[in-house]
Amino acid sequence: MADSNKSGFSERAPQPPLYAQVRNTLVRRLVEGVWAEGEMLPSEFELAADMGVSQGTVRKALDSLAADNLVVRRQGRGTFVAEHDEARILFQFFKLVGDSGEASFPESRVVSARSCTATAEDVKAMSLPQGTEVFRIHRVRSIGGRPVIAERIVIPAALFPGFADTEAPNNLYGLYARRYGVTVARAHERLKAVALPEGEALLLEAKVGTPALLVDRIAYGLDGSVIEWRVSHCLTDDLHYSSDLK
Amino acid sequence: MADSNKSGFSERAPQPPLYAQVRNTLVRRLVEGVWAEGEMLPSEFELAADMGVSQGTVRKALDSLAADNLVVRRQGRGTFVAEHDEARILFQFFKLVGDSGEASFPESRVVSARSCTATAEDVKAMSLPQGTEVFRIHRVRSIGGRPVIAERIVIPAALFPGFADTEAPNNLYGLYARRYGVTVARAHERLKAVALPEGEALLLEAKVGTPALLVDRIAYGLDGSVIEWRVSHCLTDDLHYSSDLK
DNA sequence: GAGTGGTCTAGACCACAGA
DNA sequence: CTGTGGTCTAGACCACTCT
Repeated sequence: MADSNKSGFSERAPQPPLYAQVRNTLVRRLVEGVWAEGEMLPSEFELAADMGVSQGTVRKALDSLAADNLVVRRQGRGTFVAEHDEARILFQFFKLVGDSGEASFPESRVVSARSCTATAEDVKAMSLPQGTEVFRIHRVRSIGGRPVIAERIVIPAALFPGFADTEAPNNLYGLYARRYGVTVARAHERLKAVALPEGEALLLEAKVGTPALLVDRIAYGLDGSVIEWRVSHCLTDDLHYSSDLK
Repeated sequence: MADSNKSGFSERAPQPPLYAQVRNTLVRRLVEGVWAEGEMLPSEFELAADMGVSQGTVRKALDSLAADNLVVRRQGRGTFVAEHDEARILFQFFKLVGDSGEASFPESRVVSARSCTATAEDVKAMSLPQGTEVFRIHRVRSIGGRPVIAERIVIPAALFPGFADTEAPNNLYGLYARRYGVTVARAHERLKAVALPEGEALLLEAKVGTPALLVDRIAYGLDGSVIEWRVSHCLTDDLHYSSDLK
């Protein structure tokens, strides 16, 4: 964050504003795991002194991190690394809610989980190098005892060493974060209406061809790398996907 | 924006921060149409002097308005009232994009448009008083000549006097804003996969029962009032609904 | 009471747009 | 050249939390 654009004559690359550089520095430290999940960051003044900028500039950087849900600020307490608890995941990444209004985290049952080589499809969807090792998980999620979501999940094995030996929990993103230091920061979903294919029909105890909501999600890490590919088929009789536009 | 919490003894209602009050004042002026769409607002210093606060406080309010797409800030030019042109609507409120990636605004054909009394369904969905007059528009939207979206739109007649005589354009929200001073600020959508009903099947030249994406949207104005209810059935063979989570 | 983030102010300088 | 928003700083005071 020291000096910068002095030079002698014309220079290109006007460089990003200070607060953006501070933000990037902080993101880098978050990625490196300098602070654990839920841990308090140094105060604004400490960070400012540390990086040789004013407290106001650090504040702007922290505000932007808070806006992206990477940290949580609590007045009178401090600034904390965001936690991937169920409540947060539910709010941030789980957009299927009951028609009556209330959201409920569905229970999960793993159908299969195995390690294998990425298919051509995986490579394309996740922008992986050919021949990458991946884990592939199939599971069924139920709400109120009724199976309504069939998920097919693919994750790069390199990011999750020994994942096969793990008992997959309900909240996968929490596991990614706590056990592997891999933080899902954002995701992109593509939705379609499709006829339920045979495999999913079996899992969901529904008829082949039933209209189902297909949710195709790519999840990205703090540094923008692809962490997970997840394709879900959902029966939306008593559910809907909730989306806010503004 | 003057004095406030002096009192003599204990008072409740800690009142919102100054910048929020400034924001509200500005929103109110926007609703009242003090500045036309696309018009430049007074400079930060003028507004600050006007309201008796510092320029930094006005800035924070304007930044928040810009974050909500209510104004557009252009360095060296000024701050302008957001325009509801096709590009903005496309980006902000139209989430259906071609599978190949490119978004394209579909052409529209109005099937019917008539004035009538709100049904029980309308009343419930839009929180209207019983017996409210509404306009009901049905239209079909096509991409590349192929009909893919059947829309059923309901708007309160009170907000749109003489709407029936109007030729409904492709970009309805632009018309709402320009002709009636009604600005759609945000919307909430509920998505489901359903079997295509008979009426929509006819309009979309598809078989009854084909899986279709049902999009149920409520659009809200600057002041939070309900402006429109729109239910769309979409054929998602070559389209998908794009959603960003973070 | 001490330490934290939240608000508000004031002023300096920069980058950009337009006359 | 002037006026605009964008960045950065510095300091004051408030509200909240915990000890």
